[in-house]
Amino acid sequence: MGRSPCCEKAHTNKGAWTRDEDQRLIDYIRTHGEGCWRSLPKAAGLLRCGKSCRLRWINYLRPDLKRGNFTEEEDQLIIKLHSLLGNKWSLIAARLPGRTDNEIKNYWNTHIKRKLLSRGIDPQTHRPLNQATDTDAVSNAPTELDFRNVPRVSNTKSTANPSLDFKFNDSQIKAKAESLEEGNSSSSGMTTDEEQQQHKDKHPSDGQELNLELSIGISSFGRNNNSTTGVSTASSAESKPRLDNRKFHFPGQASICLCCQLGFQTSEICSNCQTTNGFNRYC
DNA sequence: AAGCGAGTCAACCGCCCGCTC
DNA sequence: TGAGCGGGCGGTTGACTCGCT
Repeated sequence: MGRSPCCEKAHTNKGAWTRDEDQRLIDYIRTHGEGCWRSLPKAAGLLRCGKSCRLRWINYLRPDLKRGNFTEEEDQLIIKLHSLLGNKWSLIAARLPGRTDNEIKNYWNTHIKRKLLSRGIDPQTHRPLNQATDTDAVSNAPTELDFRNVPRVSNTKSTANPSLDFKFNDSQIKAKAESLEEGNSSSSGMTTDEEQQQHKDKHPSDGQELNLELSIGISSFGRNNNSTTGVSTASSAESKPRLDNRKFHFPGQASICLCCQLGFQTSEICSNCQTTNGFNRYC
């Protein structure tokens, strides 16, 4: 059918972003919110491709980003999630507030891969290297969700855990949507930390257990305004679990800090709200 | 001080999917 | 029903930094 290019490449800048471009993008999104990325560059006076603007915003300028080194806890979480999800960086990022898929992907490729290899673990299969050729290894990995229930058109380029191509089944999505509707933060209405602590209390020997109740969007952040339950996102997840909790500010909607919305803040003053770029936080 | 290789990460590319008309 | 569009994702690239020789 042929597609028009996402932008007029002849008149767009490439490469590193300048401070002026950053500021223009920030100013525009601050005023208008995220929206039509294709038209954004022109409206914001940027000679950039819409996709490039989106990437720059998501990966670098977003105010809720957590900069700095990954903690050991984050390391472990990434490893666990990767063992279950494979190279689904966006899904993994959805469980690490303030981290982007790109950041996690880079971190995986530069740090964790080597770390696992040095421990004699195959980073793709998460099995000892001498067993890494066992193709059944991954499909036997424990999961809380039965990803195999509903087949999904797999991304053929995704090589990590092909057997883990997955999709949430309807009941899982509905359950998540309902929980979001009730608590609108975490499934139980308490913070994730509290949930994890409670889980630890209940299952003290359950350190390996991973709560894979992946966040399926945030109701007030979702693309579809006519839902307050997150079902809009979940409904799209009926075919693919796009966990788009990165959308956090839309015109005409209440602006809410993502981490606070998720209950990830650890104190009264949310650390994510302490911006380093002078950007106005949402809570 | 200079050269070189390895490591890091921002940015780009191409493909895919959902939605709309 | 299917073409087209917009947005998102994973893989890859290349510029930059750092440490070693």
